[in-house]
Amino acid sequence: MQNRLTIKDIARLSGVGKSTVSRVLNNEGSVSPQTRERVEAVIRSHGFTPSKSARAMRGQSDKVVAIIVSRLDSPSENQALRTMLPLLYQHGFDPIVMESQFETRLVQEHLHVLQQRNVDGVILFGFTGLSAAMLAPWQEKMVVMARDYPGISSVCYDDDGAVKLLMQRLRQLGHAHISYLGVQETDATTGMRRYQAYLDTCRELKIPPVAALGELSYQSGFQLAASVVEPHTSALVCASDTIALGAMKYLQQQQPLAPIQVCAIGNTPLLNFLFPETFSVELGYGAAGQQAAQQLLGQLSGELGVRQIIIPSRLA
Amino acid sequence: MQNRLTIKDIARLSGVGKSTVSRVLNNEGSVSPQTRERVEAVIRSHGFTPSKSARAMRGQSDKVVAIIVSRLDSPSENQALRTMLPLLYQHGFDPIVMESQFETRLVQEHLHVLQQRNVDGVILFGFTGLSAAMLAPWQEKMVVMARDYPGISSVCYDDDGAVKLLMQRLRQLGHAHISYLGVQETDATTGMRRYQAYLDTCRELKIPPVAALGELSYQSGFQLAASVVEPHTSALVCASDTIALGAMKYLQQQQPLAPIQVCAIGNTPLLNFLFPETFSVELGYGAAGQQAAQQLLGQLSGELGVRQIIIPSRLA
DNA sequence: CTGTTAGCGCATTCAA
DNA sequence: TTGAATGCGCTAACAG
Repeated sequence: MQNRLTIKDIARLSGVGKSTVSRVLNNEGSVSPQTRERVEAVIRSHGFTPSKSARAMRGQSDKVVAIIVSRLDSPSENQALRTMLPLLYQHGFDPIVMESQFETRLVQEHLHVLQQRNVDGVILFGFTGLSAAMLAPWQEKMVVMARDYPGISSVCYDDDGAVKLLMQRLRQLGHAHISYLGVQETDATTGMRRYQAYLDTCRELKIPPVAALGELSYQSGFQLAASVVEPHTSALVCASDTIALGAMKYLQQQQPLAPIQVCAIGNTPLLNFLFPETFSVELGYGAAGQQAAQQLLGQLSGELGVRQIIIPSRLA
Repeated sequence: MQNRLTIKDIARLSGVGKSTVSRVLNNEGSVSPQTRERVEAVIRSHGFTPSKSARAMRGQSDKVVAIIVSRLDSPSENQALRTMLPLLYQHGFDPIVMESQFETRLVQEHLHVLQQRNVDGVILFGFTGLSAAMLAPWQEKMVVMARDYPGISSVCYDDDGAVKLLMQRLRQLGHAHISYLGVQETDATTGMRRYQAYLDTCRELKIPPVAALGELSYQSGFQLAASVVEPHTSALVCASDTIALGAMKYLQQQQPLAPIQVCAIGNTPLLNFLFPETFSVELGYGAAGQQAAQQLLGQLSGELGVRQIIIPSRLA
């Protein structure tokens, strides 16, 4: 901490020049095996690590990436985040986490600060309302999750596929009247896309659509459940497990119990625990986090180009 | 990003020397009001921000603090984390988040890396099994959450108070047979302390103790509930809301429904939503996060000494 | 293959 | 109150 060694010390201790030490540190080719070995020994024995800030200053890069989540306590973003962190560390980047709280203004503020800070890259968890314009300056140094913008890399979930997976499974189980509990179309993915996928699949499978759109909360699921349960409704697709939780509460307190098969997108273990008779599809948050981190790392090292990635959904 | 201005540029642009700009940046006294004003104007108009890494290198401090949570998806730690982050940013520190996954080995590895990295401070979410020895080197630069160690600052929850609050409330409501569903005593706080507080309060209130200890999961709550519900049991205290969720599931599926008042420590909104008839005490995660961040900042700036802080519990 | 030299952007002497 | 000079730890360009 206080008496940290520098490459100068290592150089002296191993009887070589500073630059040779630097070369060893950066795995550059032009060092004879013997000297390399000798220097590495000294480095190891003293537990030397080069000063990050000095390297950063020299290299025009702070080796810092920011991750802007909407809310830290969102289980999905949380899970994606957990997989990114280790990957970023492994590559020598310090990941710093910020919250946008679904507010465009906060994203803007954060991006502004980050630009000043000269961070190398940003992983942004997108939400409805972000404008392409404010992201444009980041082009090659940004990966957006759950939304796509022209010219910027993204990692998206397969909302359509998820809904279809659920519907097909229900169909297999013999259900012919499948209702839908979703989110308002002002939300582009969880709202619009999933709803559209529901409508499309209904058409395909010749199922009369019965749906209600509200918010992404148990309360909303609870309140709207009544409006989509019709006499012959036998199954219910929920846009999220949160909504499903609310719907289940409603169904459970109905007397007599309506024998309705509920399923949802998302994989909160809790839903499965409280109501084992439900099932769900997993959007692949972990995989998404990994993809996002790898994509950003690739772009920052100049190996990868801008790309739109879609994570396949699968039955949990 | 690429053509970043430096204090040199600002100096030239405002017709002063580099060191004057530096003084203005650091709010040092010896600068005439006029020059200060002039320099500040230039800085603002160009949106200049000093390079963090250069400052870090010069100042022997990277301005980085690490936060080692056990699991990012723990709602309690999550909430504490959310309040710390902004505070740390405000003071110019980059917070980097790591997970220990309740593994001593991982904590050790992280601390090792962090020491090499020369981070300024660490906030560590403690758990049973950490040895005082491995934390000792950090002394003044660490704050531990939920556990205390001699010579190291800590922010702890009031486990005793929480249990007492619940028991007293139950007593007020007229309950005389109050059971307890907890966690094994191998866990020092959630396990042992809360259980002890239960026993102590039972003695105080002349209540015959009936308890079972398991794990911190809904499954455990569900399985153990049966063993603490006796014929005249009228209330149940749960060591966590997770356990309570499991217990409620058990109680709910009992026929006839046992009219048992359940309460818990923790404030998952979900418990309250699904089972409004329960109540709980809030350990103050947000407040804890704030205290921890402030304490660490204080210590790092040399203003505060090592201190043990306890966050008061309160009925939610 | 290796050592020497020259900065990166800033804070901190030391003179003026 | 100010500016010029020095060096933090490192990498890159240049010599040898």
